[in-house]
Amino acid sequence: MTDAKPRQTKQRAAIVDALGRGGFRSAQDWHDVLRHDGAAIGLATVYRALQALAESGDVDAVVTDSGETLYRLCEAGEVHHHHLRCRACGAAEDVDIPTFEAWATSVAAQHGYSRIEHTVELTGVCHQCATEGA
Amino acid sequence: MTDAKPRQTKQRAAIVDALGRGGFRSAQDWHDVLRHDGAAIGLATVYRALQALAESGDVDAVVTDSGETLYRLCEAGEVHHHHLRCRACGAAEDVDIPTFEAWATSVAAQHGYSRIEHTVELTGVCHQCATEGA
DNA sequence: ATGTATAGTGATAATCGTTGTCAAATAGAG
DNA sequence: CTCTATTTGACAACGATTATCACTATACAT
Ligand SMILES: [Mn+2]
Ligand SMILES: [Mn+2]
Ligand SMILES: [Zn+2]
Ligand SMILES: [Zn+2]
Repeated sequence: MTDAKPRQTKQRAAIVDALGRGGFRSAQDWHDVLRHDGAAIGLATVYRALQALAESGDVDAVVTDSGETLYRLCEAGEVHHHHLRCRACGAAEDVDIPTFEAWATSVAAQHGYSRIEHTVELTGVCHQCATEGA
Repeated sequence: MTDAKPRQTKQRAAIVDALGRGGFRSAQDWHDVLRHDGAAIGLATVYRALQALAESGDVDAVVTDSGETLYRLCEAGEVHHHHLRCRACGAAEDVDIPTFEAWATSVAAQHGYSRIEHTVELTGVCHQCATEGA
Protein backbone atom coordinates (compact mmCIF):
# COMPACT_ATOMS: atom_id res chain seq x y z
CA MET A 1 0.00 0.00 0.00
CA THR A 2 2.55 2.61 1.01
CA ASP A 3 4.54 2.85 -2.19
CA ALA A 4 8.13 1.71 -2.01
CA LYS A 5 10.52 4.50 -1.09
CA PRO A 6 11.96 6.26 -4.10
CA ARG A 7 15.57 5.78 -5.07
CA GLN A 8 18.20 8.34 -4.25
CA THR A 9 19.38 10.03 -7.42
CA LYS A 10 21.58 13.06 -8.04
CA GLN A 11 18.69 14.74 -9.81
CA ARG A 12 16.40 14.54 -6.80
CA ALA A 13 19.18 15.72 -4.54
CA ALA A 14 19.75 18.70 -6.81
CA ILE A 15 16.05 19.52 -6.82
CA VAL A 16 15.72 19.42 -3.06
CA ASP A 17 18.88 21.50 -2.83
CA ALA A 18 17.48 24.13 -5.17
CA LEU A 19 14.18 24.19 -3.29
CA GLY A 20 16.23 25.06 -0.23
CA ARG A 21 16.50 28.65 -1.30
CA GLY A 22 12.80 29.11 -0.65
CA GLY A 23 9.92 30.73 -2.45
CA PHE A 24 7.05 29.50 -4.58
CA ARG A 25 8.17 28.81 -8.15
CA SER A 26 6.69 26.91 -11.08
CA ALA A 27 8.21 23.63 -12.22
CA GLN A 28 9.66 25.41 -15.23
CA ASP A 29 11.18 28.14 -13.07
CA TRP A 30 12.77 25.57 -10.77
CA HIS A 31 14.12 23.85 -13.86
CA ASP A 32 15.64 27.16 -14.99
CA VAL A 33 17.21 27.63 -11.57
CA LEU A 34 18.74 24.16 -11.73
CA ARG A 35 20.10 24.65 -15.22
CA HIS A 36 21.48 28.01 -14.21
CA ASP A 37 23.31 26.24 -11.39
CA GLY A 38 24.91 24.00 -13.99
CA ALA A 39 22.84 20.91 -13.23
CA ALA A 40 22.04 18.66 -16.19
CA ILE A 41 18.47 17.70 -15.55
CA GLY A 42 15.40 17.19 -17.69
CA LEU A 43 12.21 19.17 -17.35
CA ALA A 44 10.10 16.04 -17.05
CA THR A 45 12.21 14.91 -14.13
CA VAL A 46 11.62 18.19 -12.33
CA TYR A 47 7.88 17.85 -12.82
CA ARG A 48 7.89 14.29 -11.52
CA ALA A 49 10.03 15.08 -8.50
CA LEU A 50 7.97 18.10 -7.49
CA GLN A 51 4.75 16.16 -7.78
CA ALA A 52 6.13 13.31 -5.74
CA LEU A 53 7.40 15.69 -3.07
CA ALA A 54 4.06 17.48 -3.00
CA GLU A 55 2.23 14.19 -2.58
CA SER A 56 4.48 13.16 0.29
CA GLY A 57 3.90 16.51 1.96
CA ASP A 58 7.47 17.75 1.76
CA VAL A 59 6.53 20.61 -0.54
CA ASP A 60 3.48 22.81 -0.80
CA ALA A 61 1.75 23.28 -4.13
CA VAL A 62 -0.61 26.10 -5.03
CA VAL A 63 -2.41 26.75 -8.30
CA THR A 64 -2.42 30.30 -9.61
CA ASP A 65 -5.40 31.96 -11.27
CA SER A 66 -3.76 31.31 -14.63
CA GLY A 67 -3.59 27.60 -13.85
CA GLU A 68 0.13 27.29 -13.20
CA THR A 69 1.17 25.17 -10.24
CA LEU A 70 3.78 26.67 -7.93
CA TYR A 71 5.90 24.63 -5.53
CA ARG A 72 7.99 25.45 -2.51
CA LEU A 73 9.73 23.49 0.20
CA CYS A 74 7.55 23.62 3.28
CA GLU A 75 8.98 23.84 6.76
CA ALA A 76 5.67 23.56 8.55
CA GLY A 77 5.81 19.77 8.80
CA GLU A 78 2.68 17.81 8.15
CA VAL A 79 0.30 20.13 9.96
CA HIS A 80 -2.41 21.58 7.79
CA HIS A 81 -1.90 25.26 7.03
CA HIS A 82 -2.28 27.94 4.39
CA HIS A 83 -0.13 30.60 2.75
CA LEU A 84 0.26 34.31 2.32
CA ARG A 85 2.24 34.62 -0.89
CA CYS A 86 3.83 37.53 -2.74
CA ARG A 87 2.59 37.65 -6.32
CA ALA A 88 5.76 39.41 -7.42
CA CYS A 89 8.65 37.42 -5.98
CA GLY A 90 7.29 34.09 -4.73
CA ALA A 91 8.05 34.71 -1.06
CA ALA A 92 5.48 33.23 1.30
CA GLU A 93 4.51 32.98 4.93
CA ASP A 94 2.80 30.01 6.53
CA VAL A 95 -0.38 31.05 8.23
CA ASP A 96 -3.17 29.22 9.94
CA ILE A 97 -6.75 30.22 10.30
CA PRO A 98 -7.92 29.54 13.82
CA THR A 99 -11.62 28.84 13.44
CA PHE A 100 -11.81 28.15 9.72
CA GLU A 101 -11.77 24.36 9.72
CA ALA A 102 -14.56 24.13 12.24
CA TRP A 103 -16.58 26.73 10.37
CA ALA A 104 -16.15 24.88 7.06
CA THR A 105 -17.33 21.60 8.49
CA SER A 106 -20.33 23.24 10.11
CA VAL A 107 -21.42 25.12 7.00
CA ALA A 108 -21.02 22.04 4.86
CA ALA A 109 -23.12 19.98 7.22
CA GLN A 110 -25.86 22.61 7.20
CA HIS A 111 -26.12 22.26 3.43
CA GLY A 112 -25.93 18.47 3.44
CA TYR A 113 -22.50 18.25 1.88
CA SER A 114 -19.94 15.60 2.79
CA ARG A 115 -16.29 14.85 1.93
CA ILE A 116 -15.43 18.52 2.34
CA GLU A 117 -12.22 19.99 1.01
CA HIS A 118 -11.19 23.60 1.05
CA THR A 119 -8.82 25.99 -0.61
CA VAL A 120 -7.70 29.13 1.16
CA GLU A 121 -4.87 31.17 -0.29
CA LEU A 122 -3.88 34.75 0.40
CA THR A 123 -1.77 36.69 -2.05
CA GLY A 124 -0.40 40.20 -1.94
CA VAL A 125 2.78 42.14 -2.49
CA CYS A 126 5.49 41.86 0.12
CA HIS A 127 7.08 44.91 1.66
CA GLN A 128 10.27 44.60 -0.37
CA CYS A 129 8.48 44.22 -3.70
CA ALA A 130 6.12 47.08 -2.83
CA THR A 131 9.11 49.34 -2.20
CA GLU A 132 10.98 48.42 -5.37
CA GLY A 133 8.23 47.84 -7.93
CA ALA A 134 6.06 50.47 -9.59
CA MET B 1 -13.49 54.08 -19.05
CA THR B 2 -16.62 52.00 -18.60
CA ASP B 3 -16.51 49.96 -21.81
CA ALA B 4 -19.37 50.54 -24.23
CA LYS B 5 -22.28 48.21 -23.65
CA PRO B 6 -22.06 45.03 -25.65
CA ARG B 7 -24.45 44.39 -28.50
CA GLN B 8 -27.44 42.14 -28.11
CA THR B 9 -26.87 38.96 -30.09
CA LYS B 10 -28.80 35.70 -30.20
CA GLN B 11 -25.65 33.91 -29.10
CA ARG B 12 -25.37 35.89 -25.87
CA ALA B 13 -29.04 35.49 -25.20
CA ALA B 14 -28.73 31.74 -25.66
CA ILE B 15 -25.77 31.60 -23.31
CA VAL B 16 -27.49 33.54 -20.55
CA ASP B 17 -30.54 31.35 -21.07
CA ALA B 18 -28.50 28.18 -20.69
CA LEU B 19 -26.78 29.54 -17.60
CA GLY B 20 -30.25 29.92 -16.13
CA ARG B 21 -30.44 26.26 -15.31
CA GLY B 22 -27.74 26.76 -12.68
CA GLY B 23 -24.64 24.92 -11.63
CA PHE B 24 -20.94 25.43 -12.19
CA ARG B 25 -19.86 24.16 -15.62
CA SER B 26 -16.79 24.63 -17.76
CA ALA B 27 -16.96 26.69 -20.95
CA GLN B 28 -16.83 23.50 -22.96
CA ASP B 29 -19.63 21.93 -20.95
CA TRP B 30 -21.81 25.00 -21.42
CA HIS B 31 -21.05 24.81 -25.12
CA ASP B 32 -22.19 21.19 -25.15
CA VAL B 33 -25.38 22.16 -23.35
CA LEU B 34 -26.08 24.85 -25.93
CA ARG B 35 -25.42 22.55 -28.87
CA HIS B 36 -27.60 19.92 -27.28
CA ASP B 37 -30.36 22.51 -27.13
CA GLY B 38 -29.99 22.96 -30.85
CA ALA B 39 -28.21 26.32 -30.73
CA ALA B 40 -25.64 26.97 -33.43
CA ILE B 41 -22.85 28.67 -31.56
CA GLY B 42 -19.09 28.56 -31.67
CA LEU B 43 -16.90 27.49 -28.78
CA ALA B 44 -14.83 30.66 -28.95
CA THR B 45 -17.98 32.72 -28.59
CA VAL B 46 -18.93 30.83 -25.45
CA TYR B 47 -15.50 31.45 -23.97
CA ARG B 48 -15.68 35.16 -24.76
CA ALA B 49 -19.19 35.59 -23.41
CA LEU B 50 -18.48 33.76 -20.17
CA GLN B 51 -15.35 35.80 -19.58
CA ALA B 52 -17.18 39.03 -20.24
CA LEU B 53 -20.00 38.03 -17.91
CA ALA B 54 -17.52 37.04 -15.23
CA GLU B 55 -15.75 40.36 -15.53
CA SER B 56 -18.99 42.27 -15.23
CA GLY B 57 -19.89 40.26 -12.13
CA ASP B 58 -22.94 38.53 -13.59
CA VAL B 59 -21.37 35.11 -13.33
CA ASP B 60 -19.00 33.55 -10.81
CA ALA B 61 -15.84 31.84 -12.01
CA VAL B 62 -13.82 29.32 -10.04
CA VAL B 63 -10.67 27.49 -11.05
CA THR B 64 -10.47 23.79 -10.26
CA ASP B 65 -7.38 22.01 -9.01
CA SER B 66 -6.81 20.76 -12.54
CA GLY B 67 -6.82 24.33 -13.84
CA GLU B 68 -10.20 24.32 -15.55
CA THR B 69 -12.37 27.38 -15.07
CA LEU B 70 -16.00 26.79 -14.12
CA TYR B 71 -18.76 29.36 -14.55
CA ARG B 72 -22.22 29.78 -13.17
CA LEU B 73 -24.82 32.48 -13.14
CA CYS B 74 -24.69 34.16 -9.75
CA GLU B 75 -27.75 35.41 -7.98
CA ALA B 76 -25.89 37.01 -5.09
CA GLY B 77 -25.61 40.39 -6.81
CA GLU B 78 -22.37 42.26 -6.52
CA VAL B 79 -21.68 41.45 -2.89
CA HIS B 80 -18.48 39.57 -2.29
CA HIS B 81 -19.04 35.95 -1.32
CA HIS B 82 -17.72 32.43 -1.70
CA HIS B 83 -19.04 29.02 -2.72
CA LEU B 84 -19.69 25.55 -1.45
CA ARG B 85 -19.67 23.46 -4.63
CA CYS B 86 -20.46 19.81 -5.37
CA ARG B 87 -17.53 18.18 -7.14
CA ALA B 88 -19.85 15.66 -8.78
CA CYS B 89 -22.73 17.66 -10.25
CA GLY B 90 -21.75 21.33 -10.23
CA ALA B 91 -24.43 22.43 -7.78
CA ALA B 92 -23.33 25.22 -5.47
CA GLU B 93 -24.42 27.31 -2.52
CA ASP B 94 -23.39 30.89 -1.92
CA VAL B 95 -21.80 31.27 1.49
CA ASP B 96 -20.12 34.09 3.28
CA ILE B 97 -17.47 33.94 5.93
CA PRO B 98 -18.27 36.42 8.66
CA THR B 99 -14.88 37.38 10.02
CA PHE B 100 -12.65 36.23 7.21
CA GLU B 101 -12.11 39.48 5.36
CA ALA B 102 -11.09 41.32 8.50
CA TRP B 103 -8.81 38.48 9.52
CA ALA B 104 -7.14 38.42 6.11
CA THR B 105 -6.40 42.13 6.13
CA SER B 106 -5.02 41.93 9.63
CA VAL B 107 -2.74 38.96 8.96
CA ALA B 108 -1.47 40.54 5.77
CA ALA B 109 -0.65 43.78 7.55
CA GLN B 110 1.22 41.90 10.26
CA HIS B 111 3.50 40.44 7.60
CA GLY B 112 3.92 43.69 5.71
CA TYR B 113 1.90 42.63 2.68
CA SER B 114 -0.31 44.98 0.69
CA ARG B 115 -2.78 44.67 -2.20
CA ILE B 116 -4.26 41.56 -0.63
CA GLU B 117 -6.45 39.18 -2.58
CA HIS B 118 -7.85 35.91 -1.35
CA THR B 119 -9.28 32.68 -2.64
CA VAL B 120 -11.64 30.64 -0.51
CA GLU B 121 -13.52 27.77 -2.05
CA LEU B 122 -15.27 24.86 -0.41
CA THR B 123 -16.02 21.69 -2.30
CA GLY B 124 -17.74 18.52 -1.29
CA VAL B 125 -20.39 16.09 -2.44
CA CYS B 126 -23.99 17.18 -2.19
CA HIS B 127 -26.62 15.04 -0.51
CA GLN B 128 -28.14 13.85 -3.78
CA CYS B 129 -24.82 12.85 -5.33
CA ALA B 130 -23.75 11.16 -2.11
CA THR B 131 -26.92 9.06 -2.19
CA GLU B 132 -26.67 8.07 -5.83
CA GLY B 133 -22.92 7.73 -6.42
CA ALA B 134 -20.64 4.95 -5.16
C1' DA C 1 33.33 -6.28 -6.88
C1' DT C 2 30.15 -7.68 -10.51
C1' DG C 3 25.97 -8.76 -12.53
C1' DT C 4 21.02 -8.08 -12.81
C1' DA C 5 16.42 -6.54 -12.21
C1' DT C 6 14.11 -2.52 -12.07
C1' DA C 7 13.15 2.25 -11.16
C1' DG C 8 14.54 6.70 -12.96
C1' DT C 9 15.80 9.79 -16.68
C1' DG C 10 15.10 12.91 -20.55
C1' DA C 11 14.42 14.13 -25.49
C1' DT C 12 10.47 14.34 -27.76
C1' DA C 13 5.63 13.84 -29.03
C1' DA C 14 1.06 14.25 -27.54
C1' DT C 15 -2.72 16.34 -24.77
C1' DC C 16 -6.02 19.71 -23.68
C1' DG C 17 -7.99 23.94 -22.06
C1' DT C 18 -7.69 28.24 -23.68
C1' DT C 19 -6.52 32.23 -26.74
C1' DG C 20 -5.38 34.40 -31.30
C1' DT C 21 -6.58 35.12 -36.28
C1' DC C 22 -9.25 36.96 -39.75
C1' DA C 23 -12.79 36.65 -43.27
C1' DA C 24 -17.72 36.58 -43.17
C1' DA C 25 -22.04 37.81 -40.78
C1' DT C 26 -24.90 41.18 -38.44
C1' DA C 27 -26.66 44.52 -34.81
C1' DG C 28 -28.06 48.92 -34.63
C1' DA C 29 -27.35 54.00 -35.49
C1' DG C 30 -28.62 57.34 -38.79
C1' DC D 1 -32.39 50.80 -46.08
C1' DT D 2 -27.29 51.66 -45.72
C1' DC D 3 -23.35 51.70 -43.65
C1' DT D 4 -19.86 50.30 -40.50
C1' DA D 5 -17.99 48.88 -36.17
C1' DT D 6 -18.76 44.84 -33.53
C1' DT D 7 -19.30 40.04 -33.19
C1' DT D 8 -18.92 35.55 -34.74
C1' DG D 9 -16.74 30.99 -35.60
C1' DA D 10 -13.73 27.70 -38.05
C1' DC D 11 -9.26 26.91 -37.45
C1' DA D 12 -4.51 27.56 -36.05
C1' DA D 13 -1.55 28.57 -32.31
C1' DC D 14 -0.23 28.53 -27.51
C1' DG D 15 1.59 26.85 -23.09
C1' DA D 16 1.62 24.10 -19.16
C1' DT D 17 1.56 19.47 -18.24
C1' DT D 18 1.70 14.43 -19.27
C1' DA D 19 2.79 10.27 -21.97
C1' DT D 20 6.34 7.58 -24.56
C1' DC D 21 10.06 4.77 -24.68
C1' DA D 22 14.91 3.81 -25.40
C1' DC D 23 18.56 4.46 -22.48
C1' DT D 24 20.79 4.87 -17.66
C1' DA D 25 22.06 4.21 -13.12
C1' DT D 26 20.64 2.60 -8.44
C1' DA D 27 20.17 -0.96 -5.07
C1' DC D 28 20.40 -5.48 -4.12
C1' DA D 29 21.94 -10.25 -4.54
C1' DT D 30 25.68 -13.11 -5.61
MN1 LIG E 1 3.79 25.75 3.78
MN1 LIG F 1 -22.12 33.09 -6.39
ZN1 LIG G 1 7.74 39.97 -3.00
ZN1 LIG H 1 -23.95 16.98 -6.46
